[in-house]
Amino acid sequence: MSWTEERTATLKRMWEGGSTATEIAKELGEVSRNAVIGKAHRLGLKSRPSPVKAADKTKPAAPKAKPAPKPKAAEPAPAPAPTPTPAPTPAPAPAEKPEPKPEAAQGPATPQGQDAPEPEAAKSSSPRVVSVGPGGFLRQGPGDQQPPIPPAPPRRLVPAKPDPSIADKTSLLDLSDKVCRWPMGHPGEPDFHFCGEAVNPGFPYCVEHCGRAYQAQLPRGSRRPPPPLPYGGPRVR
DNA sequence: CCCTGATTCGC
DNA sequence: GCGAATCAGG
Repeated sequence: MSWTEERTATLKRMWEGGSTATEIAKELGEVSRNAVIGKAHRLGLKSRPSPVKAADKTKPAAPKAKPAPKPKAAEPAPAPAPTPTPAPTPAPAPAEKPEPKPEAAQGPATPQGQDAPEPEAAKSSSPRVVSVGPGGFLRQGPGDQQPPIPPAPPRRLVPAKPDPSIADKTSLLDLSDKVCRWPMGHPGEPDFHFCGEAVNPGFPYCVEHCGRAYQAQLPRGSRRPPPPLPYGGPRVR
């Protein structure tokens, strides 16, 4: 299996989403954990808390010299150079842009049948829309809320053949601003579809999935690292 | 032992 | 470019 655009995208998404290399490898399938890590490095997206990165501890001089772990079969003469340890270059952290994807999958709009387009349900006179979800989720109206990390930017998914098994499910084409866009299952699988429940007013998801998509900001120290992402983490169904 | 990511190096 | 083998910390 080669690294297609899709697989690379998934890798990148999951890696940045906090999934471990093992999880990513399992998700992609037919690749090893090492392959995922290797690919991730080649893509330039490394870093992330690694167990083998904490090299310094309050100790200014750490005599770490282990750049020759490859004895191989032939081991000629050892390097006579005492290696005077060159200047430690302070690696400047490159500012990363997390790739803003304002791509809102607004359907071609169904002219007739549906009610007139209502861009802003709450204008100036509207009282405050308060949406409450599980997990202490409580937000103000859509106006004073900046969307957190987009949990699942729907990729371009083209159902090659309309699978009868998802005939009654919410497909990509069935998405509107009235139904929950939470993806169910994994892209590429025959039964991949979307939640389709009535949305929590002002949100792209239903109440239940809002609770998953928008985690309440917990006080420092009690934060959960990986918010449950839709298709990205381990399979949940 | 298990897990993790990092790195190397032959292909 | 790819990934198994290896290293190394938790």
